[in-house]
Amino acid sequence: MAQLERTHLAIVRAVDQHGSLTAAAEQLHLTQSALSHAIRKLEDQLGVAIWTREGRRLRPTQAGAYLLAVANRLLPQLTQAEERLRQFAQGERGALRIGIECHPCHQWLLKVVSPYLAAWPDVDVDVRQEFQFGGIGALFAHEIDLLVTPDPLYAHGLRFEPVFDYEQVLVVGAGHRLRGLPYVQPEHLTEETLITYPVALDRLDIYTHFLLPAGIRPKRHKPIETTDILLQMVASGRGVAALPRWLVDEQAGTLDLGAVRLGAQGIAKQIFVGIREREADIDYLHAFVALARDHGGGMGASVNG
Amino acid sequence: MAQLERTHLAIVRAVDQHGSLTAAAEQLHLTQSALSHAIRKLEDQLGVAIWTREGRRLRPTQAGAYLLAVANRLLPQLTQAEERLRQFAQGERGALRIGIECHPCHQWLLKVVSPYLAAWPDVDVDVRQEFQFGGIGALFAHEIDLLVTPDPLYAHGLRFEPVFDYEQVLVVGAGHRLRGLPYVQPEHLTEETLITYPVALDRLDIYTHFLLPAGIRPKRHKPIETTDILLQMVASGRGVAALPRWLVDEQAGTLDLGAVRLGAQGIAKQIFVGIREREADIDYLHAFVALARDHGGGMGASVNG
DNA sequence: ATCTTGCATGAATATCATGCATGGTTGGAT
DNA sequence: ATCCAACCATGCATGATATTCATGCAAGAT
Repeated sequence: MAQLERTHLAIVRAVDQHGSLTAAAEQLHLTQSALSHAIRKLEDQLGVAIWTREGRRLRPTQAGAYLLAVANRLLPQLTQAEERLRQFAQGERGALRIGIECHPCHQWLLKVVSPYLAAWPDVDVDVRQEFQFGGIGALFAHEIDLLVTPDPLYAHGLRFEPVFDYEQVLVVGAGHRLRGLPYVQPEHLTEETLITYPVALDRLDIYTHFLLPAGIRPKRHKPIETTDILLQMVASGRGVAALPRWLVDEQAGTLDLGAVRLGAQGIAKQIFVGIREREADIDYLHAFVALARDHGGGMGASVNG
Repeated sequence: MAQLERTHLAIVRAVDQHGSLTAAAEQLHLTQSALSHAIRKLEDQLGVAIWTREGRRLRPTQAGAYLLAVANRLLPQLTQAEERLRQFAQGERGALRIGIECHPCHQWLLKVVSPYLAAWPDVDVDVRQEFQFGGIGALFAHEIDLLVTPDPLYAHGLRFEPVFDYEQVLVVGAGHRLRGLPYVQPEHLTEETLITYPVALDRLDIYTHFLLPAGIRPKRHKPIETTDILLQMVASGRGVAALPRWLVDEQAGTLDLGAVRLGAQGIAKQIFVGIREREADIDYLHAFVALARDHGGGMGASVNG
């Protein structure tokens, strides 16, 4: 039962580099005798000579030359593997699979990921949106490592943290009749076309928190996939939409849009990031949460502020 | 001082394959405890968890998944390396670098190499013809492993063996005036065109053993590279040449050639193969010499026979 | 010749991996 | 609910084995 061990590869390479067992031994912090014994044993087990002893010189046999080639090929891979593992250890390296469950989350995420990528170049960031058993399920099933969601669920083993407060407002175009009002009532929308992302109604805050409680429906409801187009349509007066206020503010220079509070109290929203509790102290995960919190603080707007 | 050893790779892979430490231990002919200790130590040294212990299940961490990938990549290479080394050991595998120093050697070699390749598929055969310090030097310098030569040199550490006897004869074309003579004298060639390989005169037997001792030179001397063309020219009466008799015999069906003995005694030649003495019992080398000997015996022609 | 350098080897030793015994936890079966 | 079986972790003992030490031998170098 021959076993080609890492030591053997190291010895062969060191001897090749330094020309002698003695010199090689020094590099490996061993004695010449140790190397001699080690190779001797390997030779016995494999039944093949690694070197021919010519006087006091070691000449590699064909087998030895082959073994050297193997060593030069494999040893770097082993050391690199160790290096990477150590990076995993310190949380310098890893794969951060982020799951998002809402469209505003996506918009916000874009702003956070960019500085994160710069700060953690060895972390592979991956963003996913579709989950068979929902975001929480994906977190439990290790499909993702971090969940961005407006609906935290304080389950055992998970840890959620709010990272971003914002107000969901009604967005209207230039010269819209509702623009400039202190706030709108549900009734104001009975004659409007409401543009939303194409998701179930119960996942749209304007329905769950505003329209449905009042038993009101807009005149028309139009789903649009992308935020850009959605904003364009609102700006051109084709309809109104419910979006985070900061998203509207960002477009101030580009599009002529107005933001109107939804109801007297407004709709206050929070985005949370959730992670598995046991992974809370992984550096690159922790760093993301911290970065997210900082970023959120700067943009967040209190409804009552 | 972390050391990623072969065992660790084996353990990680076995656990992945069998799902549990216990099952993996069985495959590796070790106890569950041994694996647990081994991985534990690696984890401590690297500072990274390979698996997370969830209940009685081991779930690979990202580091563990990476390590598994490394194991799946490297372990086969290690076992294959062992396999190859064992082949070297039994002499099943190797590189046989053959050196040749003479044109007849080359012709003869072609006949031997072909069956050899079939018998030793794992041996790389390489034929070389140019040597800075001559064939013997190349053998000493390990440039080649086997030398085919008509001029053996019984130096210390080398072993030569005759493998092929032949007679060097004068080859003449159809209807040539010398054809049918029992033998030719040097004087017969004073009016002939002598065709030879393009090498120094002192490496041509017809000069060293026949013409020069008699102080005779042919009318013309024409060098030709390849045996095929050379024979064509002789057959068409453009000149005469000195070649092994068996080479002429081989062409009997194709070309109309005649062979005439050079001098009353003829020129007897021998081809030898030489190897380094210490490598005499390497299977694939030994086999070549044996095969060469058998092949030579069948074709050899005694000058006096 | 003599000295130096380098490898091999046998015996002594130190190290380290392995096994044993055991306890804790979990998930499933009764 | 309870028990059982499966599985992993761990402290300790021990045996295997890698390493060293001391030495001899051979071959270049001076």
